[in-house]
Amino acid sequence: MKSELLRIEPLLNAPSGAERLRASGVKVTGPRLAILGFLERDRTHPSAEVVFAALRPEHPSLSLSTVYKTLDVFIRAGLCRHVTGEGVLLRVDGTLVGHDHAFCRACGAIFDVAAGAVEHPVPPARLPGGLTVTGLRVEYDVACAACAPAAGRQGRGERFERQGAAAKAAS
Amino acid sequence: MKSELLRIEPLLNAPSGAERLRASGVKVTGPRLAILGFLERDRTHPSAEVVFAALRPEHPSLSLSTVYKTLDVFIRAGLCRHVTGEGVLLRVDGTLVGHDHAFCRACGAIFDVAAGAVEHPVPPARLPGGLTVTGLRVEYDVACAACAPAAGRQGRGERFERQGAAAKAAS
DNA sequence: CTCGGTGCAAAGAGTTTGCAATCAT
DNA sequence: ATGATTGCAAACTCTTTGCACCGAG
Repeated sequence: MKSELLRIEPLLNAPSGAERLRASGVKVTGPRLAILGFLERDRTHPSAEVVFAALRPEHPSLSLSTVYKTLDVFIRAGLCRHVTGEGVLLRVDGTLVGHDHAFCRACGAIFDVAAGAVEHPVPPARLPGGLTVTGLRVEYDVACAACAPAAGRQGRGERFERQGAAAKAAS
Repeated sequence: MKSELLRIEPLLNAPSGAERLRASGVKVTGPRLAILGFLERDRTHPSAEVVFAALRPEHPSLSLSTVYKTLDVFIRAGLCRHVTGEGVLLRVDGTLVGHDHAFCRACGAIFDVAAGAVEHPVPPARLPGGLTVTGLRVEYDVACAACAPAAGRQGRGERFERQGAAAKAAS
């Protein structure tokens, strides 16, 4: 049995990365521990590229394709969630507790919004057209602190900016 | 003045494509009329590629890059809206009246949901973190009629499928 | 020992851009 | 006439895939 292993778990109030992986039926490896650890720290809904860049210094052998593959594994295993950002197909959310997302229209950043900010409507179980409802999401369009000043002269019809706009924040 | 032009407008209860374009301050051209017309007919939130493929037979000279550029112009002009789909960055919604969207997790299809299906919460004007709220969206995760049967044995952790899954519906 | 995971390189899809010819106003 | 728009081709970015090697269980 695994009693020896199990005995040490109660010592930690939060499960270790390895434990979380095992509990999700995912094989424990170096890259996976590194990526999971990063997702536990990073609350900015990073893209695969961002995860890769952040981990590269500590894990020089890590490859971008491993990041993609691993994030896919994590999403399937329920260890993180897929969030579609602006200009990028794969962004992940390491926070599994209920919360909403706010999207800055100008720079594409994604922010967490505490679940209690507004009361979620209760969706009907089915919608017209044969749709079975499995979830309901509330999303906010926002101007973030960095973009709000510049967004003053925005006309109608917001545009979806890609990397370029995000770079603006960095400059 | 444009009085001659204006005089014919009351004859049509719905504005023509050319009128809509002019009213939005957009120059009237063949490709633009074709694309706008298609968006008025198509309620499936097509991608640029889909618009292009649909219009190609009637407009052999149309190019995909013109579709991209034109959709961008339309979005900026407020003639249609940008909806982020699965596996595709640019999908547009030609329906401007208020409605919500339902996303089929399995095949990536996007459906319109009448605005009255649930009551929208009223968002606060600002959210913690210096976010100025400009809008609130309600989105549904659903299993569509075609995917619901197959989705029965879905475990936890939904995966984001790309083109492949959509092809399944066609087969 | 065995199977799954990793890393590399190359392919693929979707989107954007530069430029010359064309068209709307 | 003038500036915007189009279409083509090439460039780019993000993402996926094939395959040989390596490592966890």
